[in-house]
Amino acid sequence: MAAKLKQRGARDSRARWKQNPEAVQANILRVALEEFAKNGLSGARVDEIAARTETSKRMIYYYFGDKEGLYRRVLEAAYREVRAGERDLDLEGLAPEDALRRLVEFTFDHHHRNPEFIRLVMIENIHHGSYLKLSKTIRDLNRGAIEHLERVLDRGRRSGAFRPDADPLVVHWQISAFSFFNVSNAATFSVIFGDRLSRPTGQRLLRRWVADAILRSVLPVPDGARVT
Amino acid sequence: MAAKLKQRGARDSRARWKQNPEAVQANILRVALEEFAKNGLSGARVDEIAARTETSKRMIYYYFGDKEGLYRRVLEAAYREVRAGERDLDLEGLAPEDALRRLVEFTFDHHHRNPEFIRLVMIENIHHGSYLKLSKTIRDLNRGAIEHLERVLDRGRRSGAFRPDADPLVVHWQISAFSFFNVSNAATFSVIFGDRLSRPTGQRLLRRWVADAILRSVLPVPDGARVT
Amino acid sequence: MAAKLKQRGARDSRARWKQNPEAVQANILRVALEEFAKNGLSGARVDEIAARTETSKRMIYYYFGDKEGLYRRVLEAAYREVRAGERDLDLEGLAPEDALRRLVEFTFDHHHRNPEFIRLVMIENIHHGSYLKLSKTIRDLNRGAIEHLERVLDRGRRSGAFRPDADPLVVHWQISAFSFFNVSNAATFSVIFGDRLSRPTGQRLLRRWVADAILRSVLPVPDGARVT
Amino acid sequence: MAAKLKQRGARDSRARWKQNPEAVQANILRVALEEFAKNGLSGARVDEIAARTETSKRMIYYYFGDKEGLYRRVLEAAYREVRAGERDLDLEGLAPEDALRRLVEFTFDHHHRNPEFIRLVMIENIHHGSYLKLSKTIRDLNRGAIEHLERVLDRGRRSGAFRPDADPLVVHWQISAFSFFNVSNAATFSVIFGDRLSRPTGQRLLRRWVADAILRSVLPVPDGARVT
DNA sequence: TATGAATGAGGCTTCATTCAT
DNA sequence: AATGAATGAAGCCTCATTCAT
Repeated sequence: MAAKLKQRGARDSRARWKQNPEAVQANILRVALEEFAKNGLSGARVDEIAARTETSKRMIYYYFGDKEGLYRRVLEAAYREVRAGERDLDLEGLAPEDALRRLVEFTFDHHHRNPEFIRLVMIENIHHGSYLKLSKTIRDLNRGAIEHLERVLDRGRRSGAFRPDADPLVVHWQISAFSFFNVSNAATFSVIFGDRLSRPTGQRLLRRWVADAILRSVLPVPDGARVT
Repeated sequence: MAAKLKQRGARDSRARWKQNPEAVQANILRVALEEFAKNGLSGARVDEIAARTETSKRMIYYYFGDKEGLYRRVLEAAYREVRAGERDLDLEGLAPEDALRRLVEFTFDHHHRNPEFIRLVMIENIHHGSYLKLSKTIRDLNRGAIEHLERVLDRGRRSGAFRPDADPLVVHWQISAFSFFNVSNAATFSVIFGDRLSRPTGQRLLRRWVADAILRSVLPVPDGARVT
Repeated sequence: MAAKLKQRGARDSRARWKQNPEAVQANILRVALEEFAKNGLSGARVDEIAARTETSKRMIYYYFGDKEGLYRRVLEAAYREVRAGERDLDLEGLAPEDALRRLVEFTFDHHHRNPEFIRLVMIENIHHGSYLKLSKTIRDLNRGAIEHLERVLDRGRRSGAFRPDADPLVVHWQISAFSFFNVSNAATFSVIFGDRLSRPTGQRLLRRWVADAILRSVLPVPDGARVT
Repeated sequence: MAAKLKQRGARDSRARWKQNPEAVQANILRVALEEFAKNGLSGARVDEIAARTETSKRMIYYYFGDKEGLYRRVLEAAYREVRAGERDLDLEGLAPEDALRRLVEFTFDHHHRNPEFIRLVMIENIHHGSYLKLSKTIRDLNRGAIEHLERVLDRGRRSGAFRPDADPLVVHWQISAFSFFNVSNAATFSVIFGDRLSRPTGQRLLRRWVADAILRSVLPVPDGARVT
């Protein structure tokens, strides 16, 4: 009898989750993101995810099928959320140079603030992007990112501020490389070379340097320059 | 009968390895590198490594203690081998600009040729560099890499070819970021944006662009420039 | 066909156990007690325990965590059961001498009837009592044993039947020493001195002698005695 | 070359052991005694024994055949050494009561000083004395112990100091039980009842009490006594 | 007599997943 | 929609012992 009451009590305390499939799934996805980001796909433990959830292990299988299904959904959710954070960046009103600098700095900061997303992408690369391939949604989400940049570069090319062969895909690649590496390889870089660049001062220096480097790289080639 | 011959054959073919600790260890390390690079630390299977080896699972534990011990030794060996490949790069005879360009292109190519090493470093970053921390050898190996660059930059600063505040650690960071990201994120980048930059033509374009970008970033600031 | 029947039979016979956690745990504990008592902690085999169980090896880990966890629970269960057998010993209505004799004889018989418990305690002593230390339950269970004895001795001291310095802890120690050794060292003692004391006649002799010895040891010191 | 010298150096430093079979065996036996006493038969590790030895694992197998053979030899050596320590106890010149008290106190102290021997006997009892059975030497060694006691009791019986039915085997059993239990069960007893009896004061109290109890148990039955 | 290298068998434990209710 | 109990397969690691020199 006491046991029964106790059970009821437990059920009641979790009542807000029950009968609310979306909240349950969101809860699982949040916990799973942390676990996958921390330990990778094979390193993450379904038991651990379940334990840190407000619900039970059975529900993970109920909603996501299996561990890989959960991982895919986590990946999708992470990309979606990250892209959502990029929307309200108004570049249209700025001069091309300022717009590009702002985009670089934004990306640099954004990646810095989202290490779990970075780790998830690292993990996905370890798996040769095979789970990303399965999701058309994600591909579409990201291609949009190029369009913003393309418009900025286009304005700059036409005004003569940027070199005519500035390639949006390459410039995006550059911005990503700097911003991503800054987070993804911080651990090994610090171990080998010390944490000077990881500390706040170093990060500010790097952010400035990175923005300058990318801007310089799209400037027109000066007459008679050795470096193109 | 056939069985007996086969056994003899097996024994003979193994004879080369027996009583030759260094060869046995090297054999294990080579196979383990492939497995760890492919599947990560938790994803790799000791049984699989053993199976692809000329020796037995037991010997892995005999020489390396446990899976993590093996991983550490693989990591060490990989760093050692990679750095060994960087030795004979003679930069002293070149003009600073040419030397820097050569260093960038070399690093870019080198990382491109060593995807397993890149993957190992990615994996190590997933593990927060905790195994790298344990190895003083590796730290020392890598710090040497900065010195080469420092000498090149120093010559350029004195000749006026490079800006006075060119920081070897930052420049190394830039070179690494581009060269590393080019390999580490090729999978997800291709899935999202297509493989244009991954194909040979794209890689040549990128290589050129990357070298230019880094050179431009260390040039002196032109008079009255908006971009520093 | 026969195989199929057998399988069905096995499935049915297991049905009783399924979904009945307490029965499953009790079943495991009983088998494990036998194995640990027989072979010690390191000598016992989890596979062997599982095989002799109505359930699977996996369930051992499900309920007990690991081999040591199982051992601890076995130890606890054994102490609990042994102490439970001591409850209904009514000593209050007897004269102090009779009560003490009865307690001694009861303990002697009790240990004799519970060789597995004795062996478990021997094993625990080999491990320096380190698992016993972890269980507050067991400590509390046993301390109660002293109180029974204390009341008996107290009555005897006040009536003059027992010497004033009769110490319950020491007397308990004496009773335990005889009763325990009788079981724990039966094997080596028999090998060296023959099994005269192990056979029923010998055991009856010993039981009588032991009770007398302990009673004599608490009698008041006679006037002018050389032996205190 | 350097390696070779190093090897030679190592060989030289151990030279005193080499070519001296008896010293090598004694060294192994001493280490093995510690390991078996500490961890039991299945708990002891051949590797660990070898590592703590001045020689190599191969020598253990060379001299003792296998782990069980080593255990048997350790057991034999332990019994032999313990009995050797009992020789020079001159009881003949003392009054029977004094002689018996001295024997009890000696045994009590002796066991107290030889916990490793006690632990070995505990372990052997866990194994049902099966290894002891194999050694005629040990049986003979121990039976001698009874003869000493028999002579003392005999003198007491004839002088009227001891009761006529005092049985040497039973008295020996009593002495052993107290002295053995005092060491063998110290761990669990302390955990449950505190270490009062284990500390020096407690041990002195116990030693006195034990000797008195055994002496009292062999005294003649007083006229009209309720306790025989 | 001695040793570092080698090993097959078997030990303990963990995993993702499914069942019974 | 939900849960505690249950599981087969496979994982990592250790053991006593033997081999090659």
